[in-house]
Amino acid sequence: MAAPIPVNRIGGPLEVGLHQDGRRLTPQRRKVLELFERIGTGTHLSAEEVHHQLVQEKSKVSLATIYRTLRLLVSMGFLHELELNEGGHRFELSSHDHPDHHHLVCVRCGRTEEFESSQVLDAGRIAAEKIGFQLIESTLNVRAICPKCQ
Amino acid sequence: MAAPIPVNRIGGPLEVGLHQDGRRLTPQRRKVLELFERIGTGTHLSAEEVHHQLVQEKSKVSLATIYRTLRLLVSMGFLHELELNEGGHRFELSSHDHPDHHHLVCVRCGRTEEFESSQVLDAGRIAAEKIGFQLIESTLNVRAICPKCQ
DNA sequence: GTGCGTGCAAAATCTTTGCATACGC
DNA sequence: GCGTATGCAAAGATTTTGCACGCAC
Repeated sequence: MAAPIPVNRIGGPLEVGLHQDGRRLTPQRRKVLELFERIGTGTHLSAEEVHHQLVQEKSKVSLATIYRTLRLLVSMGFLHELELNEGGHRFELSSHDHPDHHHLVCVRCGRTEEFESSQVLDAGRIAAEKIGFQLIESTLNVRAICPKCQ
Repeated sequence: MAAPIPVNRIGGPLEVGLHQDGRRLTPQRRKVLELFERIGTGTHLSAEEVHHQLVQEKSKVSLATIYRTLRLLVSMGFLHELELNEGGHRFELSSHDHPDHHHLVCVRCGRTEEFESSQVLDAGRIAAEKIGFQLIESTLNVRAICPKCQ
């Protein structure tokens, strides 16, 4: 597997988007963005974890702002909101290289792996078209047991 | 589409399961089961809704018991826990006729449609096998916009 | 009779919001 | 300077839990 490819670098579309429609790029928002870009696609953080992480780095952000920022970034399409089996919502950086990736979750230990599948994509698209829905995105959650936990 | 097929009827495996391991079949649990069987697979209720429904039918159940019962039935595999975009968790009856069905959700109005796809099932199974995971189930969530909301 | 299940209320989580202040633009 | 974003604390929403009592078996 190749090294993770950084996407949506600060200075890129993310920053541009945060300057549209009267929005402002504040230090807090920048810190949240930087965190997600640093850890890359494929890591799933809760609001609480994002906050904890930033506080640990001496960044001054309130939890309320984290919630507001996460919601904003999701609505702008820069983050994905996941609902796996980890209790509560989690967020990850959107990636244009991996638009619709899916999750394998071990129901015992919570270990999470990602994969892609054009078959899944097609199946979702076909199902949507069949009843006149306009597809936005599709995510497959596979509940399973990992080798260690078997 | 054929008329909905009742599954897991009271008196069937559900009742049997509730008598295993020292578990008891109480009126409250029976009421929750009956409700889910009456509405059939494909309706998604929140804990609050289950409670409200039962209270309306003059059944005496507390919300705490609903939560405990839902969690029990999920752990026994008789209910599925869903996390769509409706805010909060929802539950539906498991069906052996439709083991892995998927959801199309309109992100505007919340309208939800179900569908099945052997392609999706296969894709999940293959992805799991590839890294040594033992598949339990897979569910595809498709976010889309329904005809009315377009 | 034993011990699991329930109801109740309190607590624990998780998330949102009102308001005064701070600051990006 | 204008108006958005933030921090704080309080409120809301959702889910869990401790404890005494009730009831399924």
